[in-house]
Amino acid sequence: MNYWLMKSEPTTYSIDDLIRAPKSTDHWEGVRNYQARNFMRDNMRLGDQAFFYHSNCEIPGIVGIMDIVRESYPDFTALDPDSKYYDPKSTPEDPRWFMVSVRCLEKFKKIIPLGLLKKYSELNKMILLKPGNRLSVMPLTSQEWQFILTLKKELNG
DNA sequence: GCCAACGTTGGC
DNA sequence: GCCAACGTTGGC
Repeated sequence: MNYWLMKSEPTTYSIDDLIRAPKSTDHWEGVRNYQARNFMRDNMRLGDQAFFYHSNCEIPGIVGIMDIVRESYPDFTALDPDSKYYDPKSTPEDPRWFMVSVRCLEKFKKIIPLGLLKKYSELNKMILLKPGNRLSVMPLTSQEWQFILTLKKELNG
């Protein structure tokens, strides 16, 4: 199994939005970065787990856990001229952008703030913590994943 | 293919 | 709101 971290701005789409969706399941739309796309398209597999990360907000951090319930398929918002994610260079015959479907497995009682993640040398190789990093979909090692789960237990009891 | 200008991300 | 770090665009 692979482990991931996926960012979303809560004002755009929060973990509560995902929980409100039918079966707490939704498509992950709007990724418009090639590296992030390639991770989703080429490496994300059914059953992989991912942290839901809230970015660009008052307290950025990890807010819950998802799993991948559908592997990559074309991001239809890229084909919709009315979507803010519209990309005229993407066509049905040759889709440029891809999405996966995710399901919320757990929402943490307390967020794991970015500022806390930064305090542990065990995590200092995480892409998330690299200076200047802006990647919105990134892999985690199983060690990083497990370490963050123990942090979560300490925080949430 | 180079690179300056511009747009975006996202922490603070 | 500021700004650093990137990614993309487009002229040449």
